[in-house]
Amino acid sequence: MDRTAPPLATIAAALRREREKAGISLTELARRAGIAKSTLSQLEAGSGNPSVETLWSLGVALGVPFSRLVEPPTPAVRVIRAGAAPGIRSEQADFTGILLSVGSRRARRDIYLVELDPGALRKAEAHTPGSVEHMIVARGRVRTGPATEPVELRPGDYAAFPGDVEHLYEALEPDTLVVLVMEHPD
Amino acid sequence: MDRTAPPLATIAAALRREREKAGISLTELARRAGIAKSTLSQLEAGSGNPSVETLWSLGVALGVPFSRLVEPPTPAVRVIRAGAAPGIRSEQADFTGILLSVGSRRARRDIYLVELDPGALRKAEAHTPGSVEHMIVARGRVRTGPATEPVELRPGDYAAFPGDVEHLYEALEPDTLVVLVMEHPD
DNA sequence: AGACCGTGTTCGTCAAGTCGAACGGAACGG
DNA sequence: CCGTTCCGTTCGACTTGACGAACACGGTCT
Repeated sequence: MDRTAPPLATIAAALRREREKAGISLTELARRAGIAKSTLSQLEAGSGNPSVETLWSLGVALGVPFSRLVEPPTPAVRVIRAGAAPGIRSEQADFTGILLSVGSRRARRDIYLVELDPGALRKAEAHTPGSVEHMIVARGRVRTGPATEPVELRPGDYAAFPGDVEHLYEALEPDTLVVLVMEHPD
Repeated sequence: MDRTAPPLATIAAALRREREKAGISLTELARRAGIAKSTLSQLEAGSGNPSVETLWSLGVALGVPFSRLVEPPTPAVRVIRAGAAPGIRSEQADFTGILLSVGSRRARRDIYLVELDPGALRKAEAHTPGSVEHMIVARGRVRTGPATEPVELRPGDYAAFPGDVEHLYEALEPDTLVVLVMEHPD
């Protein structure tokens, strides 16, 4: 977050942006938020400095978290862009680990913890088009991937594969544990 | 973030909390923020509804992100133990696993695989405001979480905690392997 | 034309937030 | 004991944000 920037202009921009994104008029938003439309007009014009109560009710009416209205649309501070390829080591913030996959703002990533046992071959139908699955093996061994070309993974191994085609999970050892991140497009 | 709660009392509490945490007096904070100490006194007393400018300058003077003053204190660490499967099992697409965390279209989630060894206590500075870290232990044992209240995790355990405060990773066993999902806000 | 909707703007008025000063307490030292 | 220096609170005066009405503009239907 910006430490110095006066949020006056930011708020004005954010309000207009979020409102148009929601596709409602200034009048309508003012009505929903329970504030005078004149007030809202001045705020969007930048001649503001609203009270917290006022801004809060606007946030509620817009259905956006409060902070989205006061913080600038995060400037990309992340420096790891270039090497988005798997297996790149990140030096960011004295943290060293293997960057397996860089997420996108457009996607939704849900985190699952899955226990598998041998014999239970799981065939999954195609999910939403554009969805991607990421699997990291914690314990045991699994055979997974698209039905056409499965791969075998051991602890610590990582695999990403399209989720919009038929794919499978199969444990090769008892008590196999995997972390599965499901990525859905917007 | 709370969708309904009027942040009046929250702000009062947050101000006092952060100020005492910084170890400065009300008078001193008012001076640094460039506001009248009477104003600050009233705010901490709960009889407030400050303008954004006022609250912002307080945030700057305190050296805390703005959102920390309006949002209820981050619910510390959320831990899901290996055995104790919590509520949500996903039925989606004939896939049954434990849904640890649901992603948002607003956030970006990067996936890391991290190997740790004992002795290497890693202290991470605060990242982008609003960032959240998700950790699942694959092998070994780790102590992690906010620096103020770390938790100990065993294989299969899951923990989510704010990444915008100082936090730590410490392996308690050799050859510890964890999956780390870093979530950045928009 | 006219009479409606809707949009977002600019006014004057009133309430409320902010300010500075004065206040009561507590701790310290001459 | 009294002066000093902090602490945080309460008071009145001033500034300012929020309100509602009136305003100008742009469609659309009669």
